[in-house]
Amino acid sequence: MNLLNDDKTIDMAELFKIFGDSTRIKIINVLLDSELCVCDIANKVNVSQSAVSHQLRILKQSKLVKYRKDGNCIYYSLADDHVKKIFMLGCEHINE
Amino acid sequence: MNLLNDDKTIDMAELFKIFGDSTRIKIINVLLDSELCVCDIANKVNVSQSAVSHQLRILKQSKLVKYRKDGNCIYYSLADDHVKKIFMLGCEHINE
DNA sequence: TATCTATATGAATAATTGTTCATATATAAA
DNA sequence: TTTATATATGAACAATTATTCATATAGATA
Repeated sequence: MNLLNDDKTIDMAELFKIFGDSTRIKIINVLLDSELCVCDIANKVNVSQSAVSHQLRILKQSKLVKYRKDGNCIYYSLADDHVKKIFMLGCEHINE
Repeated sequence: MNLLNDDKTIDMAELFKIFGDSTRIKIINVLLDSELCVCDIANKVNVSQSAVSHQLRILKQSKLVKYRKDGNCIYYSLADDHVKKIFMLGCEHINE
């Protein structure tokens, strides 16, 4: 069983790297239930607007979150069920 | 749903951080089937013995791999099924 | 005991990355 | 059109981290 060529190895590492930051984990956590706008996220995770925005960009670029505009606000949500699954599996692991 | 207090947030990030490196991903990949000794791992993943050893220490410390001694050699293997599951889920995700 | 092989590890270096601060952009409201 | 609010972004800095090189340790064999 050899599941990974060189490209996929890097893709895998990049994917998990995204999950490997406290701020991003917090953001994903608060997005588990419902979409939220940037300032709501910033308030909930207790991080500056700028820092949240930077991290959302990273999450967006790696397609872990999606967003929609509504007037002045931009609402972010998890991109798909896979993101939740990976999060949940990690959650299970640390609670063992 | 708020699954994470501050400690668990950090634990989650730390867990995924371990998966977030190409060398460690390669090591986990070659350990999917069977245990291997350090120099076999080094050969298979094409990284120096020293680098592999450093990474194995990190994997060991975070309890993602276990090991047993046999004479001169030390055989490493994945710690439990969770490690494989997380790896597989990541694999699924990047192959979407 | 002396030597060889397998593994571990400390220090140094280079590279990556997260936050802050200042500011830009864009939409809404007055 | 002017002002206020929400979001994005570039530069700078500090911190973290992966590799290399040299070397240490420990078990096996001669």
